[in-house]
Amino acid sequence: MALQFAILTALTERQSTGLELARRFDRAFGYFWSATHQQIYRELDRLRSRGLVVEVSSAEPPARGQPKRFAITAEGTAALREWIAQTDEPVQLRDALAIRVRAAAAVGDPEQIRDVVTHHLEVHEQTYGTYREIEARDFSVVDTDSDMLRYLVLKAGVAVERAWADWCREVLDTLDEMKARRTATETSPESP
Amino acid sequence: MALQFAILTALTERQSTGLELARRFDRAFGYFWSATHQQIYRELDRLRSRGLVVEVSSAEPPARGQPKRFAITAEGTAALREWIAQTDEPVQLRDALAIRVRAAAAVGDPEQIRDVVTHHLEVHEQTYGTYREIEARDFSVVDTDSDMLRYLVLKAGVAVERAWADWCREVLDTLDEMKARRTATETSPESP
DNA sequence: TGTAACATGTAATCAGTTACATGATTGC
DNA sequence: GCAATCATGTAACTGATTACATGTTACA
Repeated sequence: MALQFAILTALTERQSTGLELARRFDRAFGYFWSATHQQIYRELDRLRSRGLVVEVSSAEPPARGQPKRFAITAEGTAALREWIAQTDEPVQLRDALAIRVRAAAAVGDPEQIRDVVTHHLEVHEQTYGTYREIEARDFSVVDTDSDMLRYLVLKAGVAVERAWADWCREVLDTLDEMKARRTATETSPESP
Repeated sequence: MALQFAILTALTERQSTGLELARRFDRAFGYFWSATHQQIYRELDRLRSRGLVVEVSSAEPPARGQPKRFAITAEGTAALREWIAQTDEPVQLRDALAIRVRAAAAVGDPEQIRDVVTHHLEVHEQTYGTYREIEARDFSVVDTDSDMLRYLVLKAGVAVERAWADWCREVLDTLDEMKARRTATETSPESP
């Protein structure tokens, strides 16, 4: 649903080929939407058939293997403006790591989740660091409205990554605590 | 991919009918996974055909309109244990609200997002409040390992809702600031 | 007897993922 | 000529959503 408008937004900022869009979705756009090149090509084709984007390549016939450059049309901008003002419901959180933690609670085997939580912590810290670098490089000066809004989007990514990293750390600390308690009970089993 | 294990976890905690599961996914399980009853019935059917759950209803023939109660089997518990220990990659953030903000930046029409951001703020504050109530009611005493882990899962929900609510507020504050600046420029257009 | 609430299920559709296919350009 | 890279595209599959269908139970 939202991918088409993510593409229209990206094309508003700069006209691009499909692969360039895919790369932009792997970088800057990645902190709020991700998409593979297959999805993007399919979506670009749909958007073109609806007249919301046009191919702006030179007069040569479009061929496979040759880059096709797309730009947003007036109709595309109108559709994007209309969509922006619509209200929707926040998507429900859906996170497999939380299921693993709850499942570990249910089957009583906490240590099994240590590796996956550690891995998630690393990834979130890494992504957090990347966003911080982008912040320092691109948003040390923020004066226009547009800059402020784009900075806010980055800040959402920063906050989410920070929250998950902190949570992973809390899980690992809790696992340590539980392990220490088990060891204590084993060495001195004369508990009440 | 993870829904089947969410169901196995729910059935480990308590055997349930399909509709009971759907209701549990709307409440407690909802803070890390959501699923409709259609999804759950289909998944239960698959799990049963793989021998990971069994129907525990009385000897009567299973009929439409009659509740079917399911329980996890030993094979189901083994499959769940195996899955818990697997590592995976964190899912990419995918949030339409962030696209709306970035799109508003691109087309230069910030006020258009005020309503949708206000609505998201309300929903996130509401959900945050609900989680806090669950916290006070069910986790005022946390002593077993299982309790600690289940509490951690709730805390993830609390942290995410808090982060999004704070972010929505920051967006609204920024919109106010931008609006005030525009008004100032209009009344005194002799800017540098 | 009708209607609301409970309960299970089917079908169609859509978005996203994965694997693979095809062609153009560049540099060795 | 061939390997690497850039670039566009097709096909199959899976998970999630939406709309609809069907039957049971309680009760006014």
